Formats: sequence, structure tokens, C-alpha cells
Amino acid sequence: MNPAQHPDVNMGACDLGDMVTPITPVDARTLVSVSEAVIRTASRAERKERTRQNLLDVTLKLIGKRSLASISLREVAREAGIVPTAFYRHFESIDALGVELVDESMRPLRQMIRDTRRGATAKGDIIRGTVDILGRQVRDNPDQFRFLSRERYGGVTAVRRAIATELRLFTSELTIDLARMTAGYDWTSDDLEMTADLMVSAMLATVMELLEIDKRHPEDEQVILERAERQLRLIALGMSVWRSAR
Amino acid sequence: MNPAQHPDVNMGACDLGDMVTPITPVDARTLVSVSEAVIRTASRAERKERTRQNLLDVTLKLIGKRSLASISLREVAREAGIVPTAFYRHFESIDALGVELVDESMRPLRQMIRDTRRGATAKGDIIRGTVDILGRQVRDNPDQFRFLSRERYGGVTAVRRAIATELRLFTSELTIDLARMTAGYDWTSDDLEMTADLMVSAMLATVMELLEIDKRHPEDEQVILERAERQLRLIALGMSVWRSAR
DNA sequence: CTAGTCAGTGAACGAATGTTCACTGAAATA
DNA sequence: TATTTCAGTGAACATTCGTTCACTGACTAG
Repeated sequence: MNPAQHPDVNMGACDLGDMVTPITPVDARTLVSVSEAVIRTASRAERKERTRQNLLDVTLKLIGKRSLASISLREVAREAGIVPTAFYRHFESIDALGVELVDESMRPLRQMIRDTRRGATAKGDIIRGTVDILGRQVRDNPDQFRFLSRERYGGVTAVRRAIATELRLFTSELTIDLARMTAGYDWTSDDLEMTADLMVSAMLATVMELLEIDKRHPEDEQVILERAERQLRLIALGMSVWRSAR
Repeated sequence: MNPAQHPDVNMGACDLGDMVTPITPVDARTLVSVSEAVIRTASRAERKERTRQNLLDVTLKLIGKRSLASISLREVAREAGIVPTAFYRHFESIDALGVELVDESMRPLRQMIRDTRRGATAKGDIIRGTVDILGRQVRDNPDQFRFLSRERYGGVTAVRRAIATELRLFTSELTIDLARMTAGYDWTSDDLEMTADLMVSAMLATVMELLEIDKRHPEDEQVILERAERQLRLIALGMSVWRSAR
């Protein structure tokens, strides 16, 4: 809106270590803090990785409020406590950073599959367990899920494609699980995929609704999750009657 | 990316009428084109409305490639053939224009409801009819649907809220239809809404997949629509077995 | 110990942005 | 006919942007 806000100042997430360079040997040995010690110890490669990760984290935070296409390289660098030019040591553009963020953000989703499978082999109500895990993952990783839902159909083609590819992978994992559960019921792989796709659609819609919850009404979370549970049950009920046309 | 592209030039969508101002009376009467005649005839209010609509149209086109948050006021004005300052005569900001675009873009969706209802009372397979109508509406109004799907979880809060409100309305219309169809089967309104929500999720996911089709593979459209049809059938099958817990 | 690597610096560039302001001239009003 | 209204103009502004370039200095490798 108003193009007058941030002076080009280094502040925020940068380490205090930057400010203690001209320090006497005595002070360095006696007053050094733990985090400073870590930084002093870190190898060059480690420091680079740390900055890189910081850039990713900072961008993920910024996407909480706006979309990737409207986030500037300078803004990310500023927030990460480095100079704009240093950004290029890690990524060739914001878009490229976004593509790498996709991997990063898919981790909670992949974890969901593992958790669900473990819960499924263990005992009890698979659907209830799945929905619980979904709720927990979204609660614990809101920024990642927000990034995925915001950029899934967002304005950056490369990111959109990367997310589509990852989600296709996710759907095919679910298809495998469904195949295992319907073994002996003569389902075509096409129908299995169709069903997995429907479930993923329902779950992603749930994720998006969870993310839009007004923090003043945390009770909405239960309402949404409970509805998601019934939706999955409705689908399961349909499956129990479905016969694939061959 | 590269901040060096568009010279500030008026061109494109503006009417040729702009260029014939110093014209002799004779020419004006004999060589004037139809569109010029329309413009000359138009009242001030009509001309204003025309420009306003042009701004909306141009923005919708631009959103085909990028997201609302990354579209500049100057760009929209340039594309519409007016000077940046004139933009303010119609909208107070790009975001405000976006909110008005929501109404505009919901029209095909509302039309879908009407068409489907008409088809349902007439005859035959409701699900197949619905999917056909969906495919046609998306094919005929890709820009509107792209805007809705891109900005539904996009970076502009006001637009996001407006879309959420409209979609909630859409879901409740579908809920009404479902209530009519399940009359006598003892469905709770909560379950009806849950089901309508699931159907809307499935249909919106279908819309988004239709929009992502590579134009070199138009046969994908049938594959996607056919899958959507089976998904709706699966849900309908589940409904036939569902009994609401009261 | 020395030479080289390379993450981060800081100034500079040309271009684009949102917004202001005083203006013009044709259509609407009186 | 004379006056007012108002959509559109065009110059100017302060600011942000992405990208270039030569640089520094702490770490690494020989």
C-alpha cells in the first residue's frame, strides 16, 4: 500500500555475535554466551546452512500474512538479518526459494502418513485416528500448511507445479493404503485412486478451514474436525456398497 | 523479476475514439465507426460504467497469470487505457477492486445452481447433469474460476473473506437441495450441511484440476470430469446407507 | 604459516510503485 | 445560456525494488 516503511537496517534475527567482534581475549573466554559459543565453534558450512535455514524460516513466517509473489527479496533478507546481495549466495530468486520451501512444508504431511499407518496397525478407529493426527499436525505446523494451501493455486508457476507433484505423491500413498484395505473386494486401481483423491480433497479443505479459524473462537476446531470425521465416514460407507464396473 | 519492462504508454484496450478528437465535422459525420458512435452517444454515467467494467475485466485477465497481491494499480490502469490517477475515480485500491471482482466471479457459480435445478426437475441423471454443467461453466468462464480458486486462500484478507462468505452461501443453497432430496429419511440439518460441504469440496477440487489442464492435452478434461462423476456417485452411495445419529 | 575460498558487505544503478495535486474539457444542471 | 460537476490528464514526489560490482575478512586447505 504505502511505499514508505522500512529503512534498510540490519536488525532482528541476526546473532549478537556480530556485535562483539572487537572484544578482548579475556572477555571472550569469560563472558561468552552459549549461543555465541555455538556460533564461534560453527564451521563455515554450518554457518551457511544456518543462514539458509533462517531465510527459509523467515519466508515461511512472511507467507503467513501475504503471498509469495508479493514478498520481496529485500524484505526476506532484511528479516533474516543479512544484506540483500547475500541472499544470492543461497538462492537465485524468491521463486527458487519457494520451490525449496515446498519440500520443507511437505514434511508434516509425510509425517501424517507415517503416524496414521502406525495408528492403523495398532488398533481401533482408523478414521478417528486420522482426523486426530490431521488436527495435531495442522496445529503444530500452521505456517507450513498455510504455505501449501496459499501457494497451491497461487501466482508462482514453479511453486504450484512442485506442490502439485508432491500432492500427487501423497494421494498415491493413500491409494496404496486403500488397496490394502479393500483387498479381495475387486476394486479397480482407477476407483481406488478416485477415492483417495476425494479423501485428500476433503482433508485439504479441512486443513484450510482449520487455518482460517479466528483465534478468539478456538472451539471451532472441534466442530471442523468432527465434521471432517463424518465426511470420511460417509465416504467409507459409500465404499462398503461400491462395486467397481470392470 | 526484472524491474524494467513497461514504458508508461496508453495503448491496448482503449477505444480508437480517443485518437480522432481533432476531426472535421464532415469526417465525423461520414467516417465515424459504430463503436465510436456508441461512445459519442453514451452519457457520462454510461462511459464511467464502461471504464469501470473495463478495469474489472482487465484485472481478471491479469490474474490469469499472477496473483492479485502482485498486480499493480499502474499495470491495471495501463492495460485499461487510462492514467493511474483515474483509477481512483472507480476504486480506492486494488484490494477494493478485488472484493468487487468476487461478486462478478460468483455469477457463473450461481448460474450453475440454477441450471442444475432446472435439469433436476426435468429428467434423468442428476449427477451426470451436474458434472456436465460444471465442465461447461469452467470452460466458458475460466478467468472467473481461476480468480476464485487463486484468491480463495490468497494473500488479500478482504478478498479471502468475501469469497468465503459467498461460498458459504453456495453451500447452503446445495444444502437446501439435499434436504429436498432426502425428505422423509430423517437427516439432521447438520449432516446435510456436512454432506453439501463435502460435495462442494470435491467440486472445487475438480474445478482447480480443470483449470490446471495443459492445453496440449484437452482429453484430460474428460478424465477429470469422469472422476468427479464417480466421486459424487460414491458420496450418493454413502448417503443411501447413512443414518443420522439423533 | 600462507594462499585461496567464499559468506556477507555496502554503495550505486535504473526502473517501477502508490499517491498528491492542480488542471482540462465535455457533459449535466440550472 | 451560464454554471457546475467530474472522469480523465500529466507532472512530480518519495519510496521500494532487483541486480551489478568491487570489497573484506574469517575460515579452510595446502
